[in-house]
Amino acid sequence: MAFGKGNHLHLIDGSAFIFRAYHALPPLTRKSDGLPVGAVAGFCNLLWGELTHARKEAPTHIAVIFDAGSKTFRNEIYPAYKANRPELPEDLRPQFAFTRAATRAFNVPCIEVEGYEADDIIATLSRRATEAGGTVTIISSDKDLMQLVGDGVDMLDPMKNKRIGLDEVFEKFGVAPNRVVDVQSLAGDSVDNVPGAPGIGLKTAALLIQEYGDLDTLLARAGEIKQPKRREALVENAEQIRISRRLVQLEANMPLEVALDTLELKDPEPEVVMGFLNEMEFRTLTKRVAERLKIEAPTLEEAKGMHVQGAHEAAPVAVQLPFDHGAYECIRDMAALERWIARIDAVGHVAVDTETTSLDEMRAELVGISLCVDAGKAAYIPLGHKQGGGDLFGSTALVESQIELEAALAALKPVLEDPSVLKIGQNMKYDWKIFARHGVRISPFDDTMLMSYAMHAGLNGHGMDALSEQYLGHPPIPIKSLLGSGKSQITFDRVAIDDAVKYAAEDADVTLRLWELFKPQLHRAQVTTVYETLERPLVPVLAEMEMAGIEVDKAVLSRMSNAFAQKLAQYEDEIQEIAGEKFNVGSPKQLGEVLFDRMGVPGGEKGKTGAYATGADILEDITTLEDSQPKAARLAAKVLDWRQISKLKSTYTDALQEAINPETGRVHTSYSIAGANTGRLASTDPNLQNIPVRTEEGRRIREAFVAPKGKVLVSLDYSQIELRILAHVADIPALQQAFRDGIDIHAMTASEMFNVPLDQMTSDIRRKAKAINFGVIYGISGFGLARNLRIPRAEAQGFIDRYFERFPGIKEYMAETVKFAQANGFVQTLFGRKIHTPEINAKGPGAGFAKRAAINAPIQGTAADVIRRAMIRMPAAIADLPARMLLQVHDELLFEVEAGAEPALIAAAKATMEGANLPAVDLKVPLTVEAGTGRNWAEAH
DNA sequence: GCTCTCACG
DNA sequence: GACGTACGTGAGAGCA
Repeated sequence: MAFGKGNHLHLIDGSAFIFRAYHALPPLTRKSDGLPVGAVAGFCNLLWGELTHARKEAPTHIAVIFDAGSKTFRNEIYPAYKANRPELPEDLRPQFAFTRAATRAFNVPCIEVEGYEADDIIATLSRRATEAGGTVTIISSDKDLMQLVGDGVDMLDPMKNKRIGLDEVFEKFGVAPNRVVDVQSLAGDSVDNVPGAPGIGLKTAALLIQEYGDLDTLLARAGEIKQPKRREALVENAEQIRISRRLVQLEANMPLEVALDTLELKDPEPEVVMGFLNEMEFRTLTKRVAERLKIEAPTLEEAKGMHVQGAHEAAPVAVQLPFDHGAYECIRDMAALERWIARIDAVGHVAVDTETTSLDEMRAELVGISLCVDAGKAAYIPLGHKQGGGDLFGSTALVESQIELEAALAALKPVLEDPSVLKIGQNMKYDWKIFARHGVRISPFDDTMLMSYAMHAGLNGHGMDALSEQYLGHPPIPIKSLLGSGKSQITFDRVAIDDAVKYAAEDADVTLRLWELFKPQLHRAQVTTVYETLERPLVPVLAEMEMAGIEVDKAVLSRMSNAFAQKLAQYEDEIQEIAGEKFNVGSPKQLGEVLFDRMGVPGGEKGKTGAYATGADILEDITTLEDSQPKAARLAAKVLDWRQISKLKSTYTDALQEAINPETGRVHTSYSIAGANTGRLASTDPNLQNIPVRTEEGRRIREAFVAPKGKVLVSLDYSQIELRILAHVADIPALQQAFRDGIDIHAMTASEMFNVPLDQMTSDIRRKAKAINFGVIYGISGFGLARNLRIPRAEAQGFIDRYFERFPGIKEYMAETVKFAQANGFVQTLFGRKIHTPEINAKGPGAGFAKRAAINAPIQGTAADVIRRAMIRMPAAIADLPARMLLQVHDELLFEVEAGAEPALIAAAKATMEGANLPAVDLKVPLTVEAGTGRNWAEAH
């Protein structure tokens, strides 16, 4: 059938896929011979994703388009075109041929034409397809293709899974797609070496085209332009601009002997695609494709016809079985449970997962346990399922034929605590706590979430659904499908047991399969030590801290809430009085309209949603307008006060009261180990790492965090740990010496930079130096420092230049770190933790973010590693003391200790913290810890 | 569910 | 000279 109406053609920009794959992945090589295959692997994954992605408009036709070589007809027009492209990485070039082979192996047509760019082919095919009455989606984010959008053609950014239509093109270029070429011709392109008009950027080009309609008109009337610079740029470079147009205009009429109907979407031939994937030795993808095609994956050995070396290799390589929910067992009696326990003992490992009534482990009730020993064979033990249905009062009757909870736990306890049986979990801290509340302490264990985190921090999330989808190609049953959502949501104990079996057993099955996949990868990624010393041992430590919780005095919070409520009401009256109208003070949108539209404050800036920005810094600027805008200045000041109190009330004094556990009378946070990419912990439900401290009023909230009677709180915090680490990694002798001498580091920096002797230091100079010291840790920029210090940008840049002059090692460190990230796709802490930086080689503003993050990550991450090591050693260090560790706030540990024992605790904990880097890493600066004690957190800190 | 704002290190 | 800018988090409120 001929291509025509109703047909939808996907054109994949193959070259972009290759580069994206190359930069996003670590440099993988084929195991048998070391051939670099990282980009091929990534390419195959992306292509497979495109072929299987469940999108609304599935294509009927598809092709992957490549560049044939570097020379095209454009080089004859302009020899310098694309001449400043960096050399291809050595390990990428040999992979090109394989990406073509991969495309064909997936049974997708693969098109390239000598002398033309992939973009021209895409333009030509798009034109033919739309002329034939069909529609086209171009899978690419390349701005050079945006000129093709419209009239049945759109684009899809595969990275962000975002459609690029008329609106997005307009957003990018400021003109409609049919004028994009005009804008590009004027603005030029430094990446492709398109000259354009000197001094004209995208913004100006868009303005000019908007005003004159199109490029020819603009060039003809260039003499009328008012701004002399622009006028000259256009008049004097008219020819260069016309050449630029020929470079950026895609050739939609090139000779191309491809009939559209030959691009029809076809299933891959199983033998062909399996043969290719096996040859490449892509195990995971082989399994995923096999599962999808409903065939058995051949083993690596069979496919390669390799010599079988021994009995172990002769066994099939973990053939990915399809997920079969019907095959899961429901364990209803002790005899069945005993059979499972015997099997676990024999194998030596088991994946375990618990089902409960709540995500809050301290309130959750155990409903069931799932187990998996072999992939595909999993079981669920229902223990606490209750009768569902129409009982208005919530029936508490247990469903029949469930093993009694205590009996099941008693039977499982020996296995779960058996040192020779490895328990495998996904986010084991959760299950660990559930079991601990029933007197079972799981040990030893592995955690697939933490394995993923150790290997891939910065690349993807580490939740089970994401991991299963990504690595097993299998989306697990969504919990929502069992529990519903919103008001009608039920708890797991009301789920029908038949449904629960499928869901719960699948979780254990997925976890086991992930573990089988990750275990060997951990070693290859060289993060086994990180996983075994920084991630896994933290689980029981954090679990104990979370279960301990911290006592919070509800009465104190309640009193504060009431006082705040009164203040807020008063502020609201005053604010509306000044404004002369009633409005919602808590609505930034309404506030912006009041200030900038009705009161006429100049300089309001609207964000992308069209609302005025009204952040604290902007309101503070308005408060200084006492002369020109006295009313607005008063209003802004009041709103700032209102905001502060409102924040304290809603986020802290109100929410914390709710967070007090009625059974323990304490607040139990939850730490996510794999939340922050740098290795930091994150505290949630509630977040106890952002309790106010910077303002006097806020700090009083800490008075509600108290020690029980007869005990006191002790806070120990690392002094300037990130700056010390910077001094070490960037190797700055002057800073190292200052830390060894124990002098004020910010004052010392100021003295060096501004040539002021230490004894004549002013607080203002010191403040500036402090801002610069922190700025360096964050990947400083003149703009950022200027904004932070509220000084002119040139002055800020001057400070930075002087800083780099005095401490040249810092600049070198920053450059080297960025270079390392660009070459490797990740950066590392002193303890070997890897933080991936997939955006580091992107073009556009994303790269700027990625660079600063890359500079910061080793510093922040090393500090995080240090305190993790201290925490892991802490239970042993204070085992003999009547004390326990309660909270961690990045560089601070908070303890509860019996009154009188605080000197002993401080001595032990301080020594543990100050020596936490040893023996793994010897620092050229000392780590020092400061201690405080008190009845509440405000006093102790 | 997204955006804005703001609390912490 | 264009671009957009400090790093890392979590939570509550408004709004569509």
